[in-house]
Amino acid sequence: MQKYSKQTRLLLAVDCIIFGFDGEILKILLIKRDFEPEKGNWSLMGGFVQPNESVDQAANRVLMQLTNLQGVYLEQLYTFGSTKRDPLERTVSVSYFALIDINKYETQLSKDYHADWFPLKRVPKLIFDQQEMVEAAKKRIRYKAALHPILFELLPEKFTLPQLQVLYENVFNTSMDKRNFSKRVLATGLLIKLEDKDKTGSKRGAFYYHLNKQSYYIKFQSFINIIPNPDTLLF
Amino acid sequence: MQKYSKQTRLLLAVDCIIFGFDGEILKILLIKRDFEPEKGNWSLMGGFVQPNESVDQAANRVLMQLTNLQGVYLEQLYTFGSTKRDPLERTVSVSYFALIDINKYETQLSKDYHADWFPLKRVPKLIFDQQEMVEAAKKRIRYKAALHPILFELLPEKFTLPQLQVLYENVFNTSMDKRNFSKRVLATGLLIKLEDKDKTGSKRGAFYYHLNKQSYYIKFQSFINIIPNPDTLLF
DNA sequence: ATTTTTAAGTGTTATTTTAACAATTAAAAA
DNA sequence: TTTTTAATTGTTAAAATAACACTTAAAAAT
Repeated sequence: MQKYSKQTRLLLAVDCIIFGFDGEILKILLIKRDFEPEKGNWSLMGGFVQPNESVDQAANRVLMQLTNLQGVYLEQLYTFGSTKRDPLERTVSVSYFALIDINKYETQLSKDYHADWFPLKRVPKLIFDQQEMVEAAKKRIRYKAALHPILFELLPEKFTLPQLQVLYENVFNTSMDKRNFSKRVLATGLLIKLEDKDKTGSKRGAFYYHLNKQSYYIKFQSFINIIPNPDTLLF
Repeated sequence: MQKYSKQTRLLLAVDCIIFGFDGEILKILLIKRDFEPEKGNWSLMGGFVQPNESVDQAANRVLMQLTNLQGVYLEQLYTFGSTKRDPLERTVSVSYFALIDINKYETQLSKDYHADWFPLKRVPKLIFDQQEMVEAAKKRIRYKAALHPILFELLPEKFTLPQLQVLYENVFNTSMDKRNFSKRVLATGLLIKLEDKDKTGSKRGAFYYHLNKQSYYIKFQSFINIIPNPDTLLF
């Protein structure tokens, strides 16, 4: 089925930067590459785009292979297309980033893929130009999270305000005033307070909240101001 | 040079959404496609990625072919990868958007490529999924312009505040108070007032300004608030 | 039983930012 | 000299933001 007969065809890959939050710090999921070149080295989860699937489907497939999770937040990040990025053969890669609830991730899968979670500040050396991909993903997640409520995708169904604040502080590498933070967050109208508490973090316990899915979908595209001074923090 | 021997290779293309501003409205530059399929129909300027060039280089090449302009603002937009987007053969396309000073565009080139400028509100039917690309570009340019001073790329070296305001009003499809607009714009510190005036628009004439390149590069990544209520306007 | 400890939860205020609003002026044309 | 037209400029009320500290719930320690 080659109709544009004089054109050269290339390999096309997808790579996923998979973020998770363990309650303390933001991490990404890496695997040990199981084929040459760079076999045995740390790598993003990726794969080649197949003839019968869209690029988005390829990203979803690859994400699914490693996490076995449905309905994960997955967004196209950037297409990396320099000629020498894969030394073996010219390959263009479309990168995606995913935000998953780390609690839903089954540890068994890590064994199958020799995968592991790495704190963003201690990412090992990665193959090819994947370091650049991770940097782009970090930048994008900040950018997006400054404007849209995507970070909830990293939390379990039920979460507390202190947990949410730690997440924001982590992503923006800053510390925030808890009074102002709670006002901003609650002012979005995205949260519903539950009656039970999380007692693991303190004696008093912190009330659980969950997302108001309705408001979430409606307001997702609106700019949400949870971050103070976003311009000073973003770059 | 096929080393990942079992993988399928695909055609990879780039497509450029080229924006220009004529002082009144925002336009995009389209060409009449000169090969099959869809020969003779309106299309974005595009081309296949060649083996010896990066994807970015391909986009630049294609942009250069049509505009003969150097140093144009060009940014990767999104990669379109559905399986059936090109009916003749599976082709993934990386879209880019460019912002050019329409005055620098030589009309002669339009003849060579049977190209023409179309107001954004009167874009003709486009081939394949290019309508989607244009929509994505419109969305992105708004998003980006709400936060970063990219719209200056559409203006000539010297421009007046009323011209700039018309451009912003056009991009955001709104009208703004000129007192507040000028305050916001001048508060960015990006503009330098010149001594001469543009007399074409009014009897009194409006002072020319030009970009302070230093501040521009420094502040480019900062959030710039020129748009009032960006959240209500963006989507 | 009482006290201590620890993190959760909550309000006020000064400052800054934003948005709404109209009169004056420069310069050509009449 | 007057008229016309668009450019230029400032004030103020309202809203948003950022800075700041005490009270409370509940377990742990005494």
